[in-house]
Amino acid sequence: MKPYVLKSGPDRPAEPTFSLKYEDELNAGQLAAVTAVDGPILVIAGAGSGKTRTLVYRVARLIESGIPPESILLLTFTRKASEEMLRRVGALIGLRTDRVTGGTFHSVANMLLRRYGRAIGLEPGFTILDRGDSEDVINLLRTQQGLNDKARRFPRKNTINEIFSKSVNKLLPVEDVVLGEFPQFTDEIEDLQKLCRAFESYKRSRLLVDYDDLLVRLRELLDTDEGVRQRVSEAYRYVLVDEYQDTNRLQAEIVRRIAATHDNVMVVGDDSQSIYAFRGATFRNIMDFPKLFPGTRIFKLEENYRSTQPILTLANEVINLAAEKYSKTLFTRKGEGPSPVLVKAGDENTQSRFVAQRILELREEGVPLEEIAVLFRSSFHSFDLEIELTRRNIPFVKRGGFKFIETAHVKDILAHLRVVENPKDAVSWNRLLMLLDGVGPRKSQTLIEAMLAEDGGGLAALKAAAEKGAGAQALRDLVRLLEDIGGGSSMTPAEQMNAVCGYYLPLLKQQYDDYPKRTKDLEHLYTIAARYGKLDSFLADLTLEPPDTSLFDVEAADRDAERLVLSTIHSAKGLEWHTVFIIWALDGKFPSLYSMTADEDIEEERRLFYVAVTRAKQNLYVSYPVNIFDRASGMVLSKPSRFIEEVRSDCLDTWSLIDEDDFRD
DNA sequence: CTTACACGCTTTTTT
DNA sequence: AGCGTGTAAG
Repeated sequence: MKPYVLKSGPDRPAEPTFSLKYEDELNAGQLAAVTAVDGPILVIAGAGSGKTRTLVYRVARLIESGIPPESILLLTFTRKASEEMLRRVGALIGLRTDRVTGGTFHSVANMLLRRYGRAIGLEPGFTILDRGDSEDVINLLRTQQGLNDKARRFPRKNTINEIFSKSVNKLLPVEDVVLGEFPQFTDEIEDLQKLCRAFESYKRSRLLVDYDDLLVRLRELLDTDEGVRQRVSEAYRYVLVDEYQDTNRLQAEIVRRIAATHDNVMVVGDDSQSIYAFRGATFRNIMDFPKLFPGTRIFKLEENYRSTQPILTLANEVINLAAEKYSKTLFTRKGEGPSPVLVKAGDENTQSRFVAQRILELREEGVPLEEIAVLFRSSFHSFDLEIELTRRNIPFVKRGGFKFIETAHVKDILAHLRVVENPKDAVSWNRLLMLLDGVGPRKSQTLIEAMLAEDGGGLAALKAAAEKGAGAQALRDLVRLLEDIGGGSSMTPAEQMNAVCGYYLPLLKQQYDDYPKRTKDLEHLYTIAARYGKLDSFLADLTLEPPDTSLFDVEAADRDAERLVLSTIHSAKGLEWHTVFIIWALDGKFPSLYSMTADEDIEEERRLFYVAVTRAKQNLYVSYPVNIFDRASGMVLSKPSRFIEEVRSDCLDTWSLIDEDDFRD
């Protein structure tokens, strides 16, 4: 008998069978967005309208349709968000989802650049700079160029960094950013441009990449190397982008290029929740999406499933007063509930006592602590409350604000590990050399230049300096450490870190009175290091996705599973709670005085307030302390936030706090 | 010429 | 608490 092979015919995939009843689980708008497979899609999703649900079901649907998980790319605002979504997809369809690529723009850029970066001359060993590192470089170059004459008012390093960053993210020349947003430095434009060029070449020659460079260089890669662009685009045939209102023009261009071969992109966002303009994001990305992707289908999600009518009424009032008219109106079928409450407190501590007391009452009423959140404009607004909560033994976690990764002692340790990974990393060299007795900026610079000239990561220059002169003994210790952990050593990241600690802890004790607390932080860092097999991924992950919990919070979490959430509004994005407190709703704090000069800044503050209000499901308390003296302006602040004052007064109940103590005699 | 240290000033939000 | 600045000491 002769075998005769039947070839497979034209693509005719087996009819997919869906285990999920999408029609029952989703409303009409959601279902349309989930089941539309190919082509560009824009979903305009109001607060609480099931945006995440839509993304989760769409990923599930794609996989159930037979699309390989590894060809799906899910871009989110934090990695936590993408992990959570993929976990939910897995739970829905009972399949593993770890082949889906999920993460932030920055982490995806990092991955692609390490894989393909050589095509644009970027070696895979590059180091990622965080904001502090970039500022260090700028400071160094500013000094080198003699730009810190006292006579002139040259911008500070963080301002310079901000100008450069805005220029990158908004795709504008430095000149335009200065003229538009920093007109007080118009006279310095030329020097800023010079500095900017120096900054770029400094980073390139030392294999340093900052947050912005990750995006810039990814776009550069996709632009210049057609082969790579084809491969990347073919690899990710289905792209989903969350929080599109908080992407910037550069990110939009990257999406455009990744989708170059197929246009299968779904972006989800809410123009009234755009709160990252300060870092170059623009809600106009949403409006412009259909121009970038002709043939876009638009779906709107306007039914809110989160909040009661009184909360939603307040939210709509707040956003209706915005200067820009937004594209949708939210409604809910949820019934009535308690009216939002405006609480006028005498001073800051009265406000804290109110919040703490009300939280204890709510817990008595059966609301679990983790269903309660206190939100604020700026991270330091919660300091007094934190003390009050600790006093009353109410466990809490704080999100947003300073990262423990940004503290000096953690950065010191990481500097040692980073030079092992990238010997050209001059920022880290400078940091660790400056720790030594007898080494200051001058000597550090000389040494680094000598080492870079050596070419090949040798320690010869360092060894020579360790022979004699100031700091010789300290340098000898350093050389020994680097020889132990560096080069061909087969140590794990945890072992390497352990060795660095052995060397560094004496220095730490010498420098800080509070060294016990700092030592604990390092133990925490060690437990993180222990999860990694390779040093480069440990270092990259730390800068791209810094843990936002300090050791204090970790302990609190262990002690008590149930804990209150304190969060900046920015870090509360996408989350919801049964009861929400918004504190410091005081004109001058929120909106902050800082933003009160430009209309567009006020508008962003308004959207921020809108985000805060729409986090609440059942109860909302907005409080402000009167009679606060603001040292920065020399003003006494006493008016509630304008976002509250402008709203119909029947949207809120007003409570006035009475102190029991005032009635005692 | 460098480094070390003390003092006053200012503090949004984040990948 | 951290940065920039001024001053004293190595």
